Amino acid sequence: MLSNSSKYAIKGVLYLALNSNADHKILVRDIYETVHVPEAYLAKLLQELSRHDIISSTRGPKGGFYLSENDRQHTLMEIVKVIDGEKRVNSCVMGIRNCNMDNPCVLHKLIGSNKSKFIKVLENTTILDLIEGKEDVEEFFPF
Amino acid sequence: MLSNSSKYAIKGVLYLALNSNADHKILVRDIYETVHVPEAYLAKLLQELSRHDIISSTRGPKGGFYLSENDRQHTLMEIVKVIDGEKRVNSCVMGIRNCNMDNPCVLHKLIGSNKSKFIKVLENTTILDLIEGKEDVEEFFPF
DNA sequence: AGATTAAAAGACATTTTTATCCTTTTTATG
DNA sequence: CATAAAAAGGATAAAAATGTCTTTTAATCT
Ligand code: FES
Ligand code: FES
Repeated sequence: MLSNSSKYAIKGVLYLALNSNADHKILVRDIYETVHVPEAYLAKLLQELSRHDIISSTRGPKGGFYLSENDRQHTLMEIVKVIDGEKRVNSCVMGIRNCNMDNPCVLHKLIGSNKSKFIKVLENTTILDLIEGKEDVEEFFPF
Repeated sequence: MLSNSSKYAIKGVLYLALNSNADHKILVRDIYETVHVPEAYLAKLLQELSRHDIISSTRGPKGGFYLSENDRQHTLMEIVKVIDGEKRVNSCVMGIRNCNMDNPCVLHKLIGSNKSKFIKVLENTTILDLIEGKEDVEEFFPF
């Protein structure tokens, strides 16, 4: 349903949400161990997100990645779509085509409804939603 | 969550459930088009399931794949486990490790419960459950 | 028994996903 | 303006998933 890359990306963004802001940018070098993602690979993912304006970054000395206040309003789905593309999340449990509510497959009644909920969560949950009131950073990054 | 291979396998088994029995075995050649799965690839998957006694097969003339009465009692999860292995279905949305209910990640509250339901459906639904009362074969195999 | 048929098994090919490395560009700052 | 720090980009590699093809084994029929 979600690729490893998407999970990695979400973890990276979550770390930024917890630890960065426009005045305190962060290097990939300082993230990757905590979130358990290979350094260069995480860099690639964050760059991709930055290019799509999901997160922010600046180059040069004192540069790094960070989340602006605005960035925190992005949903998990936006991250997933950038990394995995639209198709992956929407694909029907039975076919390879998109899940079609009008012409549901046999499994849709059993499983599709859960899947729809899953998708709705991704669509409705913002970065901010996830971190608010949370201080214990460790719980965010299980291995 | 489910690999294409697992989806393919489920579709193949479903076709067998609808069209075969111990006295009427079926060739992969006669399944793959309806089910929209490459012939050789489907053969491989069914062989794997047969080896694990999820479905039945006999070689030689008049041979083919089929479902015994007993085979129909197998659950979707058993199919998925043979094809994808245990890890894939259980993996945590955040980590790569298994979803751990005792030490849930931040997303578990939001998503994990849906996932658990999804898994329960796979575990509790047998082949027989899926086909009983269903005559319209086409609805089983969306593209 | 021998020929034929059909699945099992395994070798091979392609594609996608995941991961690393190295160079180039940008930019803050001394 | 030179330098150093950092993201961005490109090229490549390794691994896993997906898909195809050929050979082997075994059942059945004549
Ligand atoms: S149509 Fe198959 S899961 Fe929705
Ligand atoms: S612990 Fe992460 S989804 Fe359950």
